[in-house]
Amino acid sequence: MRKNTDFFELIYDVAREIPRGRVTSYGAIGKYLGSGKSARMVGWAMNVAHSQKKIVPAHRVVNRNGELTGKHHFGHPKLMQKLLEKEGIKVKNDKVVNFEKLFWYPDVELKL
DNA sequence: TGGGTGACCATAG
DNA sequence: ACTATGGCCACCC
Repeated sequence: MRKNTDFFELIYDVAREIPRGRVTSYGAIGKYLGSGKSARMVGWAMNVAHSQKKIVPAHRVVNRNGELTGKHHFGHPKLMQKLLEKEGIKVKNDKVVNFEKLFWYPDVELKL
């Protein structure tokens, strides 16, 4: 059961469910949460999460094109790519390789 | 109350 | 590849 008090928690919860070596998109999470949440909120929540020092694998969340748009928010631009490669995800030119294969669909895998 | 912002998305040119 | 526009919606002045 999830609280509705903070929609951040919903986003964090979904993000934490992303399996190691898989990625998803802001839009997918937003769509999964549905009910009026948009992709911008997800990215914004990630920013807040980082500020709050919440344990959220934000490096597994990229935009719909598989680009590491949020890499500048990890303290160092190369950190995000490094974390991904550490999990076996290949990154080329700031984009996830085999993005479609590695894509993790919250609404399919989680399926509340 | 209203304007600005944003780790997005879609479409258009 | 690029900018521009509209939509999205919570947050912060």
